[in-house]
Amino acid sequence: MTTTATRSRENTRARLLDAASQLFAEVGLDGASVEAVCERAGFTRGAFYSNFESKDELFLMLAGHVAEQRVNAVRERVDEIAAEGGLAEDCDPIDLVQRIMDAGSDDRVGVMLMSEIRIRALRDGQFGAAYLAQEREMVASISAIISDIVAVSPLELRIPAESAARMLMIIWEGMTVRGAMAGQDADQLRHSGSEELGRLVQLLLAE
Amino acid sequence: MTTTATRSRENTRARLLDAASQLFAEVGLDGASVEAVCERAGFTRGAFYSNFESKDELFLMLAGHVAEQRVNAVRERVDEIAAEGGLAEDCDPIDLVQRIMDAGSDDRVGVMLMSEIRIRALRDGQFGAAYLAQEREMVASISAIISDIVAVSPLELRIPAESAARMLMIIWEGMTVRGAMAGQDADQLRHSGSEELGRLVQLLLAE
DNA sequence: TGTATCCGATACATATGTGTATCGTAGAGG
DNA sequence: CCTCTACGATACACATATGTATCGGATACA
Repeated sequence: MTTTATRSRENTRARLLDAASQLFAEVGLDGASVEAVCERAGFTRGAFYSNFESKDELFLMLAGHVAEQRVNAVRERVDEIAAEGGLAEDCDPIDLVQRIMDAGSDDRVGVMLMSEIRIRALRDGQFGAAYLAQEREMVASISAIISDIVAVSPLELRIPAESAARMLMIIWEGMTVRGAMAGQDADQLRHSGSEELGRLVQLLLAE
Repeated sequence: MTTTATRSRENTRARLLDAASQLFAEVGLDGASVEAVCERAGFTRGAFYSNFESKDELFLMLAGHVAEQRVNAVRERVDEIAAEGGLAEDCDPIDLVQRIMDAGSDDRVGVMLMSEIRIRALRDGQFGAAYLAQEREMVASISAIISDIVAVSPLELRIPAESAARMLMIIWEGMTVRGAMAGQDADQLRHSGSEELGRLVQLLLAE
């Protein structure tokens, strides 16, 4: 298998995965036929079955990629903030939290895709366990940076850091989902998510 | 149309709706065939199409019932608490909040059905608007009782009541969804939901 | 008891989706 | 320049779902 052939193959897979992520977000896993995925990617089903075993296999790969990407994005953002000395005593915790949550790149399609992934995690025990494991990693990262922030700050956490991280994540998720329902675009989603998030941060910290 | 005929017809509809709610929760709207719904209800598709126009129509009815029931349950619980004088100065706000949130009867199937309804609301603008409208009613009810509690209490709300109500609802939802993913039963769901909820209530109130 | 009516069962037509088997062709390698 | 391989297209077999049209029987009522 030559380099260009490989590259072409990888390109095909990437295009199929991308088309699938859009369609799964829009109409769900069941609602998106293999045919429709291929059509959007500019292929026929021959390409699909020569690259994936089934729609389920593709979905699992996609979910894995998305989860990995989200966890990494949060971790990177956390490291980035730590590196650039964002943890100064005078930093704005609300701003920091928003920057971290925003790492997930939650545009409209992203919110819908995550919702589809979550409902699948709800229906399939094994997949659900994997989802929760990934999420625990994310919570751990967020929790760690919260602890760091609080350590150098005159402020104090009023509940355990892990609990705070979970709350922030869930509130962010809930607000972006509702924003997407109301037809908001990416910027509006960020805004409505941030607003409630700011209030929560305010609650979490005590003098 | 005689009384018994009507009763029988209503019974059939109820059984179909009940079977549908289970199946929609377990495998989603798309994953549940009309045939499967009828089989679980003990009918054939003849009964279905003689009672409903299509699967979508049934789903809309079901979602309407569920939404109405939830809003009413919360309202009733709120009234009940108010009537039995639960709003004494020495009441435990954490306990009150838990009793209200618990009104939604969130067992495993209920959590999954609500998730299915939400994802549908996410994909269909009109349905989404209806969902958000119902939710606003619920938030208003919760918000009202929160205000009442705070009014007679020495404690004070640290953020607007409506915002607090929204947060409580979203955290409850997020925790029960994750509990259901982990395979928890109804009692465990209540427990894990309550735990984080208690912490949030604690945050919301200031001396 | 006869009859009309309504509801649920059955049968049918049609559509859509999946997966496999086969084919054609572009490009790598000798 | 020829051949061989691999990838994507095409064609086919099969399964499953929807919706409609028709049928049969139970029940209310005269």
